[in-house]
Amino acid sequence: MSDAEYPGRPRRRRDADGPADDAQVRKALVEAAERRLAASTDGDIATRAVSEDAGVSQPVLYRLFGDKRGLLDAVADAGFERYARRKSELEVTDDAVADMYAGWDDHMAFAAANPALYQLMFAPRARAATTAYKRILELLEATLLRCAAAGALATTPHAAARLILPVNIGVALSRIAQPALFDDPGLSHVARDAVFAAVLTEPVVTRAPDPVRAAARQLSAQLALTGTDRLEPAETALLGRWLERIDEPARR
Amino acid sequence: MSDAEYPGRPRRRRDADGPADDAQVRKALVEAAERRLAASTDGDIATRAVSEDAGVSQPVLYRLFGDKRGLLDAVADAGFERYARRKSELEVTDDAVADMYAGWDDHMAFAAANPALYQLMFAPRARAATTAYKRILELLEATLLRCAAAGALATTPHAAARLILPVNIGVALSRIAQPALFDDPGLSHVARDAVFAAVLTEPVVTRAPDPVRAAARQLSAQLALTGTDRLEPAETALLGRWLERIDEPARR
DNA sequence: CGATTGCCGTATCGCTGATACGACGAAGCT
DNA sequence: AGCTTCGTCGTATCAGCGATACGGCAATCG
Repeated sequence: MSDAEYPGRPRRRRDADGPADDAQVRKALVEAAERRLAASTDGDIATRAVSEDAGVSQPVLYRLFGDKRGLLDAVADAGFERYARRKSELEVTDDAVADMYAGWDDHMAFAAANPALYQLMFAPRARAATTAYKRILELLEATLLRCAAAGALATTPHAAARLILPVNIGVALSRIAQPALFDDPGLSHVARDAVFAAVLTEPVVTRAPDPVRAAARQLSAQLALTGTDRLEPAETALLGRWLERIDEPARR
Repeated sequence: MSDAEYPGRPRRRRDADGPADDAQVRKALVEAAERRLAASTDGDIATRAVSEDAGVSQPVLYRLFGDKRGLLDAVADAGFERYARRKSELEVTDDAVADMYAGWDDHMAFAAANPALYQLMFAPRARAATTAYKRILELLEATLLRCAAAGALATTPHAAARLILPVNIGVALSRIAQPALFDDPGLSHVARDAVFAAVLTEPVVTRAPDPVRAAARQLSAQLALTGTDRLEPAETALLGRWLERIDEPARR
Protein backbone atom coordinates (compact mmCIF):
# COMPACT_ATOMS: atom_id res chain seq x y z
CA MET A 1 0.00 0.00 0.00
CA SER A 2 3.02 2.28 -0.17
CA ASP A 3 2.88 2.91 -3.91
CA ALA A 4 -0.74 3.86 -4.44
CA GLU A 5 -1.43 6.67 -2.03
CA TYR A 6 0.21 9.78 -3.46
CA PRO A 7 -2.54 12.11 -4.60
CA GLY A 8 -1.56 12.63 -8.21
CA ARG A 9 -1.26 9.00 -9.17
CA PRO A 10 -2.66 7.96 -12.54
CA ARG A 11 -6.28 6.96 -12.14
CA ARG A 12 -7.63 3.94 -13.86
CA ARG A 13 -9.73 5.28 -16.67
CA ARG A 14 -13.09 3.87 -17.38
CA ASP A 15 -12.77 3.71 -21.17
CA ALA A 16 -9.31 2.14 -21.26
CA ASP A 17 -9.77 -0.70 -18.80
CA GLY A 18 -13.46 -0.36 -19.24
CA PRO A 19 -15.86 -2.33 -17.10
CA ALA A 20 -13.10 -4.87 -16.68
CA ASP A 21 -11.68 -2.63 -13.97
CA ASP A 22 -14.61 -3.26 -11.68
CA ALA A 23 -14.27 -6.95 -12.44
CA GLN A 24 -10.60 -6.87 -11.49
CA VAL A 25 -11.33 -5.09 -8.21
CA ARG A 26 -14.15 -7.52 -7.52
CA LYS A 27 -11.82 -10.42 -8.08
CA ALA A 28 -9.14 -8.93 -5.85
CA LEU A 29 -11.69 -8.31 -3.11
CA VAL A 30 -13.14 -11.80 -3.31
CA GLU A 31 -9.68 -13.35 -3.22
CA ALA A 32 -8.65 -11.20 -0.27
CA ALA A 33 -11.87 -12.10 1.53
CA GLU A 34 -11.27 -15.78 0.91
CA ARG A 35 -7.71 -15.52 2.22
CA ARG A 36 -8.89 -13.67 5.31
CA LEU A 37 -11.64 -16.23 5.78
CA ALA A 38 -9.25 -19.15 5.53
CA ALA A 39 -6.89 -17.48 8.01
CA SER A 40 -9.69 -16.50 10.37
CA THR A 41 -10.21 -18.43 13.57
CA ASP A 42 -13.85 -17.55 14.10
CA GLY A 43 -15.01 -17.74 10.50
CA ASP A 44 -15.65 -14.02 10.33
CA ILE A 45 -13.91 -11.29 8.36
CA ALA A 46 -13.70 -7.49 8.55
CA THR A 47 -14.56 -5.47 5.49
CA ARG A 48 -11.87 -2.96 6.44
CA ALA A 49 -9.12 -5.56 6.33
CA VAL A 50 -10.42 -7.04 3.09
CA SER A 51 -10.57 -3.73 1.29
CA GLU A 52 -7.10 -2.79 2.56
CA ASP A 53 -5.73 -6.10 1.32
CA ALA A 54 -7.25 -5.41 -2.08
CA GLY A 55 -5.75 -1.91 -2.14
CA VAL A 56 -9.07 -0.07 -2.23
CA SER A 57 -11.08 1.71 0.39
CA GLN A 58 -14.17 0.56 2.18
CA PRO A 59 -16.81 2.42 0.12
CA VAL A 60 -15.53 0.71 -3.02
CA LEU A 61 -16.27 -2.65 -1.46
CA TYR A 62 -19.74 -1.49 -0.54
CA ARG A 63 -20.36 -0.10 -4.01
CA LEU A 64 -19.38 -3.39 -5.63
CA PHE A 65 -21.06 -5.81 -3.24
CA GLY A 66 -23.62 -3.60 -1.55
CA ASP A 67 -23.22 -5.40 1.70
CA LYS A 68 -20.95 -7.58 3.74
CA ARG A 69 -23.31 -10.46 2.97
CA GLY A 70 -22.97 -9.65 -0.72
CA LEU A 71 -19.23 -10.06 -0.41
CA LEU A 72 -19.61 -13.35 1.41
CA ASP A 73 -22.09 -14.54 -1.19
CA ALA A 74 -19.55 -13.73 -3.89
CA VAL A 75 -16.95 -15.72 -1.95
CA ALA A 76 -19.38 -18.62 -1.73
CA ASP A 77 -19.98 -18.40 -5.47
CA ALA A 78 -16.25 -18.45 -6.11
CA GLY A 79 -16.08 -21.51 -3.90
CA PHE A 80 -18.76 -23.12 -5.98
CA GLU A 81 -16.74 -22.40 -9.11
CA ARG A 82 -13.75 -24.23 -7.66
CA TYR A 83 -16.04 -27.02 -6.52
CA ALA A 84 -17.59 -27.38 -9.95
CA ARG A 85 -14.20 -27.27 -11.67
CA ARG A 86 -12.96 -30.11 -9.47
CA LYS A 87 -16.09 -32.09 -10.20
CA SER A 88 -15.90 -31.53 -13.92
CA GLU A 89 -12.30 -32.73 -13.97
CA LEU A 90 -13.33 -35.76 -12.00
CA GLU A 91 -16.57 -37.14 -13.33
CA VAL A 92 -15.85 -38.13 -16.90
CA THR A 93 -16.22 -41.87 -16.58
CA ASP A 94 -18.97 -43.71 -18.38
CA ASP A 95 -19.68 -45.61 -15.18
CA ALA A 96 -22.11 -43.24 -13.49
CA VAL A 97 -22.23 -45.23 -10.26
CA ALA A 98 -18.46 -45.13 -9.92
CA ASP A 99 -18.71 -41.39 -10.51
CA MET A 100 -21.09 -41.15 -7.60
CA TYR A 101 -18.57 -42.79 -5.28
CA ALA A 102 -15.76 -40.59 -6.54
CA GLY A 103 -17.99 -37.55 -6.22
CA TRP A 104 -18.72 -38.29 -2.57
CA ASP A 105 -15.07 -38.68 -1.73
CA ASP A 106 -14.19 -35.52 -3.62
CA HIS A 107 -16.85 -33.65 -1.70
CA MET A 108 -15.26 -34.79 1.56
CA ALA A 109 -11.81 -33.82 0.30
CA PHE A 110 -13.04 -30.37 -0.69
CA ALA A 111 -14.52 -29.87 2.78
CA ALA A 112 -11.32 -31.00 4.47
CA ALA A 113 -9.17 -28.76 2.27
CA ASN A 114 -11.34 -25.62 2.65
CA PRO A 115 -13.12 -25.87 5.98
CA ALA A 116 -13.95 -22.20 6.38
CA LEU A 117 -15.14 -21.85 2.80
CA TYR A 118 -17.10 -25.06 3.14
CA GLN A 119 -18.92 -23.77 6.19
CA LEU A 120 -19.68 -20.55 4.37
CA MET A 121 -21.18 -22.52 1.51
CA PHE A 122 -23.13 -25.14 3.39
CA ALA A 123 -23.64 -24.22 7.03
CA PRO A 124 -26.92 -22.39 7.59
CA ARG A 125 -26.35 -18.64 7.69
CA ALA A 126 -28.85 -15.84 7.94
CA ARG A 127 -30.49 -15.45 4.55
CA ALA A 128 -27.64 -17.36 2.96
CA ALA A 129 -27.28 -17.37 -0.78
CA THR A 130 -29.32 -20.26 -2.06
CA THR A 131 -27.72 -20.21 -5.51
CA ALA A 132 -24.53 -22.15 -4.82
CA TYR A 133 -26.46 -24.69 -2.81
CA LYS A 134 -28.95 -25.17 -5.61
CA ARG A 135 -26.33 -25.42 -8.31
CA ILE A 136 -24.52 -28.15 -6.42
CA LEU A 137 -27.79 -30.02 -6.13
CA GLU A 138 -28.13 -29.74 -9.90
CA LEU A 139 -24.61 -31.05 -10.39
CA LEU A 140 -25.45 -34.03 -8.25
CA GLU A 141 -28.73 -34.58 -10.05
CA ALA A 142 -26.89 -34.63 -13.36
CA THR A 143 -24.75 -37.56 -12.30
CA LEU A 144 -27.77 -39.27 -10.77
CA LEU A 145 -29.61 -38.83 -14.03
CA ARG A 146 -26.86 -40.80 -15.74
CA CYS A 147 -27.25 -43.46 -13.07
CA ALA A 148 -30.96 -43.55 -13.76
CA ALA A 149 -30.32 -43.85 -17.46
CA ALA A 150 -28.16 -46.88 -16.72
CA GLY A 151 -30.99 -48.35 -14.67
CA ALA A 152 -28.99 -48.05 -11.47
CA LEU A 153 -31.26 -45.67 -9.56
CA ALA A 154 -34.10 -46.86 -7.38
CA THR A 155 -35.74 -43.46 -7.16
CA THR A 156 -35.76 -40.15 -9.01
CA PRO A 157 -32.58 -38.09 -9.32
CA HIS A 158 -34.43 -35.27 -7.60
CA ALA A 159 -35.21 -37.29 -4.50
CA ALA A 160 -31.86 -39.07 -4.43
CA ALA A 161 -29.91 -35.81 -4.60
CA ARG A 162 -31.93 -34.37 -1.73
CA LEU A 163 -31.06 -37.42 0.32
CA ILE A 164 -27.38 -37.70 -0.56
CA LEU A 165 -26.33 -34.05 -0.25
CA PRO A 166 -27.60 -33.45 3.30
CA VAL A 167 -25.95 -36.65 4.48
CA ASN A 168 -22.71 -35.73 2.78
CA ILE A 169 -22.81 -32.24 4.29
CA GLY A 170 -23.66 -33.60 7.71
CA VAL A 171 -20.68 -35.92 7.78
CA ALA A 172 -18.36 -33.21 6.47
CA LEU A 173 -19.60 -30.58 8.94
CA SER A 174 -19.32 -32.96 11.85
CA ARG A 175 -15.70 -33.61 10.97
CA ILE A 176 -15.06 -29.87 10.76
CA ALA A 177 -16.89 -29.05 13.97
CA GLN A 178 -15.60 -31.89 16.12
CA PRO A 179 -12.54 -33.46 14.55
CA ALA A 180 -11.66 -35.13 17.84
CA LEU A 181 -14.97 -36.94 18.01
CA PHE A 182 -15.20 -37.93 14.35
CA ASP A 183 -11.62 -38.77 13.51
CA ASP A 184 -12.50 -42.19 12.12
CA PRO A 185 -11.53 -42.03 8.44
CA GLY A 186 -13.87 -44.90 7.62
CA LEU A 187 -16.93 -43.03 8.84
CA SER A 188 -17.35 -41.20 5.56
CA HIS A 189 -17.36 -44.41 3.56
CA VAL A 190 -19.80 -46.14 5.88
CA ALA A 191 -22.21 -43.23 5.56
CA ARG A 192 -21.68 -43.10 1.82
CA ASP A 193 -22.36 -46.79 1.35
CA ALA A 194 -25.42 -46.66 3.59
CA VAL A 195 -26.99 -43.81 1.63
CA PHE A 196 -26.02 -45.17 -1.75
CA ALA A 197 -27.48 -48.55 -0.83
CA ALA A 198 -30.79 -46.80 -0.28
CA VAL A 199 -30.95 -45.21 -3.73
CA LEU A 200 -28.65 -47.15 -6.05
CA THR A 201 -29.48 -50.58 -7.41
CA GLU A 202 -27.74 -53.09 -9.59
CA PRO A 203 -26.98 -51.34 -12.82
CA VAL A 204 -27.21 -54.37 -15.12
CA VAL A 205 -30.85 -55.31 -15.41
CA THR A 206 -33.93 -53.99 -13.75
CA ARG A 207 -34.12 -56.16 -10.66
CA ALA A 208 -36.33 -53.70 -8.84
CA PRO A 209 -39.51 -55.00 -7.22
CA ASP A 210 -41.64 -53.23 -9.81
CA PRO A 211 -39.94 -53.56 -13.20
CA VAL A 212 -42.52 -51.40 -14.91
CA ARG A 213 -41.80 -48.43 -12.68
CA ALA A 214 -38.06 -49.02 -13.02
CA ALA A 215 -38.29 -49.11 -16.80
CA ALA A 216 -40.45 -46.02 -16.86
CA ARG A 217 -37.88 -44.25 -14.70
CA GLN A 218 -35.09 -45.35 -17.00
CA LEU A 219 -36.93 -44.15 -20.09
CA SER A 220 -37.70 -40.85 -18.41
CA ALA A 221 -34.04 -40.33 -17.56
CA GLN A 222 -32.93 -41.26 -21.07
CA LEU A 223 -35.41 -38.82 -22.52
CA ALA A 224 -34.14 -36.10 -20.22
CA LEU A 225 -30.57 -36.85 -21.20
CA THR A 226 -30.80 -37.16 -24.97
CA GLY A 227 -34.37 -36.40 -25.95
CA THR A 228 -36.02 -37.79 -29.04
CA ASP A 229 -37.06 -36.50 -32.43
CA ARG A 230 -39.55 -39.26 -33.03
CA LEU A 231 -42.28 -37.49 -31.09
CA GLU A 232 -43.63 -33.99 -31.29
CA PRO A 233 -42.79 -31.74 -28.31
CA ALA A 234 -46.36 -31.89 -27.09
CA GLU A 235 -46.34 -35.65 -27.34
CA THR A 236 -43.03 -35.82 -25.50
CA ALA A 237 -44.43 -33.65 -22.73
CA LEU A 238 -47.49 -35.83 -22.38
CA LEU A 239 -45.33 -38.96 -22.40
CA GLY A 240 -43.24 -37.43 -19.63
CA ARG A 241 -46.31 -36.89 -17.50
CA TRP A 242 -47.45 -40.47 -18.12
CA LEU A 243 -44.06 -41.80 -17.09
CA GLU A 244 -44.24 -39.74 -13.93
CA ARG A 245 -47.63 -41.22 -13.16
CA ILE A 246 -46.36 -44.73 -13.73
CA ASP A 247 -43.45 -44.06 -11.37
CA GLU A 248 -45.60 -42.49 -8.68
CA PRO A 249 -45.88 -44.45 -5.44
CA ALA A 250 -49.13 -46.21 -4.71
CA ARG A 251 -52.08 -43.93 -4.07
CA ARG A 252 -52.99 -43.45 -0.47
CA MET B 1 -35.93 -1.57 35.08
CA SER B 2 -37.92 1.18 36.83
CA ASP B 3 -37.89 -0.36 40.31
CA ALA B 4 -34.26 -1.25 40.76
CA GLU B 5 -32.33 1.91 40.05
CA TYR B 6 -32.72 4.15 43.05
CA PRO B 7 -29.42 4.29 44.88
CA GLY B 8 -30.49 3.19 48.34
CA ARG B 9 -32.28 0.07 47.28
CA PRO B 10 -31.74 -3.02 49.45
CA ARG B 11 -28.81 -4.92 48.06
CA ARG B 12 -29.01 -8.63 47.71
CA ARG B 13 -26.85 -9.93 50.51
CA ARG B 14 -24.38 -12.63 49.90
CA ASP B 15 -25.13 -14.63 53.08
CA ALA B 16 -28.90 -14.54 52.80
CA ASP B 17 -29.39 -15.52 49.20
CA GLY B 18 -25.91 -16.87 49.22
CA PRO B 19 -24.36 -18.19 46.04
CA ALA B 20 -27.90 -18.85 44.84
CA ASP B 21 -28.06 -15.21 43.81
CA ASP B 22 -25.42 -15.68 41.16
CA ALA B 23 -27.26 -18.77 40.02
CA GLN B 24 -30.49 -16.81 39.66
CA VAL B 25 -28.81 -14.08 37.64
CA ARG B 26 -27.08 -16.70 35.50
CA LYS B 27 -30.40 -18.34 34.80
CA ALA B 28 -32.05 -15.03 33.93
CA LEU B 29 -29.18 -14.17 31.59
CA VAL B 30 -29.24 -17.53 29.85
CA GLU B 31 -32.98 -17.34 29.40
CA ALA B 32 -32.78 -13.81 28.05
CA ALA B 33 -30.00 -14.84 25.68
CA GLU B 34 -32.04 -17.77 24.44
CA ARG B 35 -35.06 -15.54 23.84
CA ARG B 36 -32.92 -13.02 21.97
CA LEU B 37 -31.36 -15.83 19.97
CA ALA B 38 -34.70 -17.29 19.00
CA ALA B 39 -35.96 -13.85 17.97
CA SER B 40 -32.76 -13.01 16.10
CA THR B 41 -32.70 -13.12 12.34
CA ASP B 42 -28.96 -13.57 11.92
CA GLY B 43 -28.35 -15.96 14.80
CA ASP B 44 -26.34 -13.39 16.74
CA ILE B 45 -27.09 -11.59 19.98
CA ALA B 46 -25.79 -8.48 21.74
CA THR B 47 -24.54 -8.77 25.29
CA ARG B 48 -25.95 -5.33 26.05
CA ALA B 49 -29.48 -6.33 25.15
CA VAL B 50 -29.19 -9.60 27.04
CA SER B 51 -27.95 -7.98 30.23
CA GLU B 52 -30.63 -5.30 30.00
CA ASP B 53 -33.30 -7.94 29.57
CA ALA B 54 -31.99 -9.69 32.66
CA GLY B 55 -32.01 -6.43 34.66
CA VAL B 56 -28.29 -6.33 35.28
CA SER B 57 -25.47 -4.41 33.70
CA GLN B 58 -22.91 -5.61 31.23
CA PRO B 59 -19.97 -6.23 33.61
CA VAL B 60 -22.15 -8.63 35.60
CA LEU B 61 -22.60 -10.73 32.50
CA TYR B 62 -18.88 -10.72 31.89
CA ARG B 63 -18.13 -11.61 35.48
CA LEU B 64 -20.48 -14.60 35.36
CA PHE B 65 -19.63 -15.92 31.90
CA GLY B 66 -16.26 -14.34 31.26
CA ASP B 67 -16.99 -13.96 27.62
CA LYS B 68 -19.69 -13.78 25.02
CA ARG B 69 -18.74 -17.28 23.98
CA GLY B 70 -19.13 -18.38 27.58
CA LEU B 71 -22.69 -17.08 27.53
CA LEU B 72 -23.42 -18.88 24.29
CA ASP B 73 -21.88 -22.06 25.65
CA ALA B 74 -24.20 -21.79 28.65
CA VAL B 75 -27.15 -21.36 26.28
CA ALA B 76 -26.04 -24.44 24.37
CA ASP B 77 -25.80 -26.36 27.62
CA ALA B 78 -29.30 -25.26 28.56
CA GLY B 79 -30.42 -26.46 25.16
CA PHE B 80 -28.84 -29.79 25.83
CA GLU B 81 -30.74 -30.00 29.11
CA ARG B 82 -34.03 -29.53 27.28
CA TYR B 83 -32.90 -32.01 24.65
CA ALA B 84 -31.99 -34.60 27.26
CA ARG B 85 -35.24 -34.06 29.15
CA ARG B 86 -37.26 -34.67 26.00
CA LYS B 87 -35.24 -37.77 25.29
CA SER B 88 -35.62 -39.13 28.81
CA GLU B 89 -39.37 -38.65 28.65
CA LEU B 90 -39.41 -40.43 25.35
CA GLU B 91 -37.15 -43.45 25.47
CA VAL B 92 -38.62 -45.68 28.11
CA THR B 93 -39.67 -48.58 25.92
CA ASP B 94 -38.08 -51.99 26.24
CA ASP B 95 -37.82 -52.12 22.45
CA ALA B 96 -34.52 -50.39 21.93
CA VAL B 97 -34.80 -50.41 18.15
CA ALA B 98 -38.17 -48.67 18.30
CA ASP B 99 -36.55 -46.15 20.64
CA MET B 100 -33.94 -45.45 18.00
CA TYR B 101 -36.63 -44.59 15.46
CA ALA B 102 -38.48 -42.42 17.94
CA GLY B 103 -35.21 -40.77 18.94
CA TRP B 104 -34.42 -39.83 15.35
CA ASP B 105 -37.83 -38.29 14.84
CA ASP B 106 -37.61 -36.42 18.12
CA HIS B 107 -34.23 -35.05 17.10
CA MET B 108 -35.77 -33.71 13.91
CA ALA B 109 -38.69 -32.23 15.86
CA PHE B 110 -36.31 -30.53 18.28
CA ALA B 111 -34.39 -29.00 15.39
CA ALA B 112 -37.55 -27.78 13.72
CA ALA B 113 -38.89 -26.29 16.96
CA ASN B 114 -35.63 -24.54 17.97
CA PRO B 115 -33.74 -23.76 14.77
CA ALA B 116 -31.50 -21.05 16.21
CA LEU B 117 -30.68 -23.03 19.32
CA TYR B 118 -30.10 -26.11 17.20
CA GLN B 119 -27.59 -24.30 15.03
CA LEU B 120 -25.85 -23.00 18.13
CA MET B 121 -25.56 -26.55 19.43
CA PHE B 122 -24.60 -28.42 16.28
CA ALA B 123 -23.37 -26.08 13.57
CA PRO B 124 -19.61 -25.68 13.67
CA ARG B 125 -18.61 -22.51 15.51
CA ALA B 126 -15.19 -21.22 16.42
CA ARG B 127 -13.90 -23.22 19.36
CA ALA B 128 -17.42 -24.38 20.09
CA ALA B 129 -18.16 -26.09 23.35
CA THR B 130 -17.61 -29.76 22.77
CA THR B 131 -19.44 -30.82 25.91
CA ALA B 132 -23.03 -30.71 24.69
CA TYR B 133 -22.06 -32.45 21.48
CA LYS B 134 -20.27 -35.19 23.38
CA ARG B 135 -23.07 -35.69 25.87
CA ILE B 136 -25.58 -36.14 23.08
CA LEU B 137 -23.31 -38.73 21.53
CA GLU B 138 -23.30 -40.52 24.87
CA LEU B 139 -27.09 -40.40 25.05
CA LEU B 140 -27.26 -41.96 21.61
CA GLU B 141 -24.68 -44.56 22.54
CA ALA B 142 -26.74 -45.53 25.57
CA THR B 143 -29.73 -46.42 23.43
CA LEU B 144 -27.48 -48.17 20.95
CA LEU B 145 -25.99 -50.15 23.79
CA ARG B 146 -29.46 -51.46 24.58
CA CYS B 147 -29.83 -52.37 20.90
CA ALA B 148 -26.55 -54.23 21.07
CA ALA B 149 -27.69 -56.05 24.18
CA ALA B 150 -30.75 -57.17 22.24
CA GLY B 151 -28.50 -58.41 19.47
CA ALA B 152 -29.84 -55.81 17.06
CA LEU B 153 -26.64 -53.92 16.37
CA ALA B 154 -24.24 -54.86 13.59
CA THR B 155 -21.41 -52.73 14.92
CA THR B 156 -20.31 -51.10 18.16
CA PRO B 157 -22.46 -48.40 19.78
CA HIS B 158 -19.48 -46.08 19.49
CA ALA B 159 -19.20 -46.45 15.73
CA ALA B 160 -22.94 -46.51 15.15
CA ALA B 161 -23.48 -43.28 17.11
CA ARG B 162 -20.74 -41.55 15.14
CA LEU B 163 -22.50 -42.55 11.96
CA ILE B 164 -26.07 -41.75 12.97
CA LEU B 165 -25.57 -38.36 14.62
CA PRO B 166 -23.78 -36.64 11.72
CA VAL B 167 -26.40 -37.88 9.30
CA ASN B 168 -29.19 -36.75 11.58
CA ILE B 169 -27.59 -33.34 12.00
CA GLY B 170 -26.95 -33.03 8.29
CA VAL B 171 -30.57 -33.63 7.41
CA ALA B 172 -31.78 -31.26 10.13
CA LEU B 173 -29.34 -28.49 9.19
CA SER B 174 -30.21 -28.77 5.52
CA ARG B 175 -33.86 -28.31 6.35
CA ILE B 176 -33.01 -25.26 8.45
CA ALA B 177 -30.66 -23.74 5.89
CA GLN B 178 -32.74 -24.39 2.76
CA PRO B 179 -36.32 -25.18 3.69
CA ALA B 180 -37.42 -24.51 0.13
CA LEU B 181 -35.09 -27.13 -1.28
CA PHE B 182 -35.66 -29.79 1.36
CA ASP B 183 -39.33 -29.45 2.10
CA ASP B 184 -40.04 -33.13 1.49
CA PRO B 185 -41.26 -34.47 4.82
CA GLY B 186 -40.34 -38.00 3.82
CA LEU B 187 -36.67 -37.16 3.37
CA SER B 188 -35.94 -37.51 7.06
CA HIS B 189 -37.41 -41.01 7.18
CA VAL B 190 -35.59 -42.15 4.06
CA ALA B 191 -32.30 -40.99 5.51
CA ARG B 192 -33.12 -42.53 8.85
CA ASP B 193 -34.01 -45.88 7.36
CA ALA B 194 -30.92 -45.88 5.16
CA VAL B 195 -28.59 -45.27 8.08
CA PHE B 196 -30.38 -47.62 10.43
CA ALA B 197 -30.26 -50.34 7.80
CA ALA B 198 -26.49 -50.00 7.84
CA VAL B 199 -26.10 -50.54 11.58
CA LEU B 200 -29.21 -52.30 12.88
CA THR B 201 -29.92 -55.96 12.25
CA GLU B 202 -32.71 -58.32 13.06
CA PRO B 203 -33.10 -58.25 16.79
CA VAL B 204 -34.18 -61.87 17.25
CA VAL B 205 -31.20 -64.07 16.67
CA THR B 206 -27.66 -63.36 15.62
CA ARG B 207 -27.86 -63.63 11.87
CA ALA B 208 -24.63 -61.70 11.41
CA PRO B 209 -21.98 -63.11 9.11
CA ASP B 210 -19.71 -63.82 12.08
CA PRO B 211 -21.80 -65.15 14.95
CA VAL B 212 -18.83 -65.26 17.30
CA ARG B 213 -18.14 -61.57 16.94
CA ALA B 214 -21.86 -60.81 17.23
CA ALA B 215 -22.17 -62.83 20.41
CA ALA B 216 -19.07 -61.20 21.85
CA ARG B 217 -20.55 -57.81 21.07
CA GLN B 218 -23.81 -58.75 22.71
CA LEU B 219 -22.08 -60.01 25.84
CA SER B 220 -19.97 -56.86 25.97
CA ALA B 221 -23.05 -54.69 25.78
CA GLN B 222 -24.86 -56.69 28.42
CA LEU B 223 -21.87 -56.43 30.72
CA ALA B 224 -21.76 -52.69 30.19
CA LEU B 225 -25.46 -52.42 30.91
CA THR B 226 -25.85 -54.59 34.02
CA GLY B 227 -22.39 -55.81 34.94
CA THR B 228 -21.78 -59.03 36.84
CA ASP B 229 -20.80 -60.05 40.34
CA ARG B 230 -19.53 -63.47 39.29
CA LEU B 231 -16.15 -62.12 38.31
CA GLU B 232 -13.70 -59.95 40.14
CA PRO B 233 -13.32 -56.43 38.77
CA ALA B 234 -9.89 -57.25 37.39
CA GLU B 235 -11.28 -60.34 35.72
CA THR B 236 -14.16 -58.35 34.26
CA ALA B 237 -11.78 -55.78 32.87
CA LEU B 238 -9.66 -58.45 31.24
CA LEU B 239 -12.75 -60.15 29.84
CA GLY B 240 -13.82 -56.82 28.39
CA ARG B 241 -10.52 -56.44 26.60
CA TRP B 242 -10.80 -60.01 25.25
CA LEU B 243 -14.27 -59.32 23.93
CA GLU B 244 -13.00 -56.20 22.23
CA ARG B 245 -10.25 -58.23 20.58
CA ILE B 246 -12.73 -60.83 19.39
CA ASP B 247 -14.91 -58.09 17.90
CA GLU B 248 -12.02 -56.30 16.24
CA PRO B 249 -11.99 -56.32 12.47
CA ALA B 250 -9.45 -58.51 10.74
CA ARG B 251 -5.84 -57.42 11.11
CA ARG B 252 -4.40 -55.56 8.19
C1' DC C 1 -11.99 25.98 -22.02
C1' DG C 2 -15.58 25.85 -18.49
C1' DA C 3 -19.49 22.93 -16.73
C1' DT C 4 -20.96 18.45 -15.47
C1' DT C 5 -20.86 13.81 -14.03
C1' DG C 6 -19.26 9.94 -11.66
C1' DC C 7 -16.12 7.78 -8.70
C1' DC C 8 -12.88 7.63 -4.82
C1' DG C 9 -10.89 8.51 -0.25
C1' DT C 10 -11.54 10.82 4.28
C1' DA C 11 -14.07 11.33 8.08
C1' DT C 12 -17.78 10.01 10.64
C1' DC C 13 -21.96 7.63 12.86
C1' DG C 14 -24.11 4.14 15.61
C1' DC C 15 -23.33 -0.18 17.59
C1' DT C 16 -20.73 -4.01 19.53
C1' DG C 17 -17.58 -6.67 22.78
C1' DA C 18 -14.86 -5.81 26.59
C1' DT C 19 -12.88 -3.23 30.53
C1' DA C 20 -11.09 0.53 33.95
C1' DC C 21 -12.62 2.86 37.82
C1' DG C 22 -15.10 5.09 41.48
C1' DA C 23 -18.96 4.17 44.76
C1' DC C 24 -21.19 1.63 48.11
C1' DG C 25 -22.73 -1.86 51.23
C1' DA C 26 -21.53 -5.89 53.98
C1' DA C 27 -18.11 -8.50 56.83
C1' DG C 28 -14.01 -8.31 60.06
C1' DC C 29 -10.97 -6.35 63.36
C1' DT C 30 -9.62 -3.58 67.46
C1' DA D 1 -19.06 0.93 68.30
C1' DG D 2 -16.22 2.70 64.93
C1' DC D 3 -12.93 2.02 61.44
C1' DT D 4 -10.97 -0.83 57.81
C1' DT D 5 -11.07 -4.03 54.19
C1' DC D 6 -13.10 -6.49 50.62
C1' DG D 7 -16.13 -7.67 47.07
C1' DT D 8 -19.47 -6.32 43.71
C1' DC D 9 -22.07 -3.16 41.18
C1' DG D 10 -23.05 0.56 37.73
C1' DT D 11 -21.08 4.40 34.95
C1' DA D 12 -18.15 5.68 31.63
C1' DT D 13 -15.07 4.50 28.32
C1' DC D 14 -12.09 2.22 24.62
C1' DA D 15 -11.08 -0.08 20.29
C1' DG D 16 -13.05 -2.21 16.41
C1' DC D 17 -16.88 -3.19 13.48
C1' DG D 18 -20.43 -2.34 9.44
C1' DA D 19 -22.15 1.27 6.89
C1' DT D 20 -22.50 5.99 4.96
C1' DA D 21 -22.31 11.34 4.14
C1' DC D 22 -19.56 14.42 1.79
C1' DG D 23 -15.93 17.06 -0.43
C1' DG D 24 -12.41 16.67 -4.10
C1' DC D 25 -10.61 15.19 -8.34
C1' DA D 26 -10.34 13.35 -12.93
C1' DA D 27 -12.63 12.25 -17.19
C1' DT D 28 -16.12 13.72 -20.41
C1' DC D 29 -19.05 16.90 -23.06
C1' DG D 30 -20.76 21.18 -25.07
